[in-house]
Order: sequence, then structure tokens, then C-alpha cells
Amino acid sequence: MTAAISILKMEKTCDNVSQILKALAHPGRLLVLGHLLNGPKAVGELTDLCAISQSQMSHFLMRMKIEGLVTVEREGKFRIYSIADKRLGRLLQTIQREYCR
Amino acid sequence: MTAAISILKMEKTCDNVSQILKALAHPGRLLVLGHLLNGPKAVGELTDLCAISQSQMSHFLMRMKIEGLVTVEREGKFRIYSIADKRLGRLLQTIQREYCR
DNA sequence: CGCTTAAATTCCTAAATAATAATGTATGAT
DNA sequence: ATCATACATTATTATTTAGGAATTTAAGCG
Repeated sequence: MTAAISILKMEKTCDNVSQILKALAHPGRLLVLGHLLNGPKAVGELTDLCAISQSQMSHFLMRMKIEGLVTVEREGKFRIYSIADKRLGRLLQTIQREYCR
Repeated sequence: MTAAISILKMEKTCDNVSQILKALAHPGRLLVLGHLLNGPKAVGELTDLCAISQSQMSHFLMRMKIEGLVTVEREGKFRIYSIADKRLGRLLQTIQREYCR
């Protein structure tokens, strides 16, 4: 029974999964991820796009980096953030498809 | 450009979406929803399946009902909870597919 | 009616999260 | 070496959330 397997897996993974979802579950961070879904961006770009303070954006990004949702790479004096992996991309797309219409 | 549309929608919906995700983002509630994905269940059943206290389960269910994730109906002295809609079902399945393996 | 079971509600305390402001650090340009 | 830019870090306070215990409500049964 496939449902039973899912539950067994879920019992083992729900702590990690809920950590990930907590990192997603914020209007500001969700919007940042939405923009990153369109491609990697520097902090300043994201700050402009989301119209929030530099400090708050930095906190958002730090949090999401710690949780493994985003990755950074340096490019001169900029830092370019990206969606960390395909799984998150697919999850975000599902969220958009189901709830952003 | 479909991505731009998504961002516009996301700007409008991210508060609501993040509310929903917050309600999901808890190991206990996630597990409850996992069980409900297998079909409607009474509070006592869920309490046994998840091995948590009656009080905590009731808190979980109340929270999720307020956020519209679950629905209740009375059946004698039991209260039967269900996943509120297909959208949530699909979201949960995506979460399981991507993160519960 | 009084009792039991099922579940909700209230109350309380601890812990996590969020927001803002201020300060610090690395890089590139002059 | 100095300065501006880009971003991170720290500190602080306010708000939310979590969890447990106790109480309450509602239904069914003797």
C-alpha cells in the first residue's frame, strides 16, 4: 500500500520537511523565492524587486541559506543568490499553480 | 511572460499563501495531514496514529480548521476531520514526492 | 438523571520568529 | 589610503507560536 509507505517516510522526515516549510512560510521570503524562480539575482536587485530594507532582505536570505533553500556565489562586490535545487523549484511551482491564481 | 504573471499574482497572494504554509509547517500537523491524506479520521484515531496528547491534537486541528486546511463533520460523539480540498491534497503529495523519500 | 467517552476551550509559561536599528566587513574605484 | 557600495552581523524588542494542564461541553448509555 503506497499510502502506508508515505506515512512511514513522513514520520521520519516530517521534522526536516517542517523546517523547510517554515523557511518558506513567510510572505517576504516567499516573494524572494518567487523572484529567484525567474533566475539568480543579487541582493540589491532582490531588495528593489521586493521593496524591503537591506537588513530584512539579508536576514531572509541568511535564513533560507541556512535551511538550504538558496545558494550564494560571489561576483565582484555582488552576491548572487539562487534557488538551491530542482525539488524546491518544483515545490514552488506547485504552490504557485495551486494557490497563486 | 508567464514568470512575470506569476510574480504579480504572488505579490497579491503571498500573505495568504504564507498563512497556509505556516499551518503546514509543523512536524505534528504535517503528520496529521499525512494521515488524513489516507482518508477522513476521527480525532481519537488521529491521536493514536500520531501518538500525541488529546490537547495537542485538538490544538492542531483547530489551527488547521481556522486556516481552511481541514473540515469537520460530526458523527455521533465523534468528529471526523478531512483534508479540505484537492489543492491541499496535491500540495501535500508534491511535498511527499519531493521531500519524503 | 448521573456517568463515561470524545473532543473543544481556556489559561499559562517557555521558546521561536520577526522587525528594526546600528555597526561591521569586504570589494572596487579614485 | 580613502571613500562609496554592497552586503552581513549583532543586538534589541515585540509578537507569535508551542505545549501542557485543567476545565468545559456535548453525546450516548445505563
